Amino acid sequence: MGIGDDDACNTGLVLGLGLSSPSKPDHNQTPRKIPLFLKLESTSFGDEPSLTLGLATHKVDVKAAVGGDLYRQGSSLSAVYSFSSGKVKREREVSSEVEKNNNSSRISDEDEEGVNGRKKLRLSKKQSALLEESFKQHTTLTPKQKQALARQLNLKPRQVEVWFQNRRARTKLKQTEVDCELLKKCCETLRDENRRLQKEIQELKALKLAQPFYMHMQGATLTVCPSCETTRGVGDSNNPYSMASNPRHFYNNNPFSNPSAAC
DNA sequence: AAGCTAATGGAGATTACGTCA
DNA sequence: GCTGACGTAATCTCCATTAGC
Repeated sequence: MGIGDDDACNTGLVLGLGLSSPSKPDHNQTPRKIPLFLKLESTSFGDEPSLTLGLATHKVDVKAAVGGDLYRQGSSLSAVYSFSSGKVKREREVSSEVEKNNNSSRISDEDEEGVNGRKKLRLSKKQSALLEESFKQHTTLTPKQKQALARQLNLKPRQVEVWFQNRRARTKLKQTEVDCELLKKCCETLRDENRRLQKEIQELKALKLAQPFYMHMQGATLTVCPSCETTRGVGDSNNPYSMASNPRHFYNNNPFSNPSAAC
């Protein structure tokens, strides 16, 4: 979130900088690309909290007279919330990392990036390989693992974290595509099965038309499978029209030809 | 121009901590 | 002093999206 965003504006808190962006005076960048950060540091009990305003590598310490009951005031609360969002956190993380790893060439690149806008990092093959290897072992990282990996790769922990996030997203996307393909195949199989069954129905209907009297009698001798209660035509040995008289006609594929054993 | 992917911002969940009754 | 409820801030992950290469 940039200082000029609506959230900040709505708080009634006006923050004026007595300097224009030193390296990009006239660039129409979105506010979030200007690496400002505002940090409210808690201090020892009784002291005034320290409000630190940072611009790229430059820090301006402002002793803010923040009342102790700030958090209980409704209107101020929104201001507190707006400044406690992730951006502030990330900038703090970055700044602490800068302090910790100021020997890193990438960090100085990052500072430059902050001034000149978003510059996309390209991971080296070695870095990618190591990240992949690590991802194979565990798809999520503990903070310690993240720190260690970041040190090993000469990256910021946030960059490692982001890489893992994106990697997980790619994995998920791939899995979704695989699932989609599986469902397509499954759908195709069911469609084939449906076609086959429809065809079978047509054949049975044709057979019924060919032998109307026979089928009429069959309807009169319908019975129910005792196990699954499926209705089937069952031959009656006492019935002169029973299908049992010529079982090949209907029972070739009929699981209920022997009802007791069918289910 | 399109695809890949690093980076960003928002939302939700969880945790830690302080305050109050 | 202890405890539970509550509010707030910090942190994390996921997700959708943006944007650089």
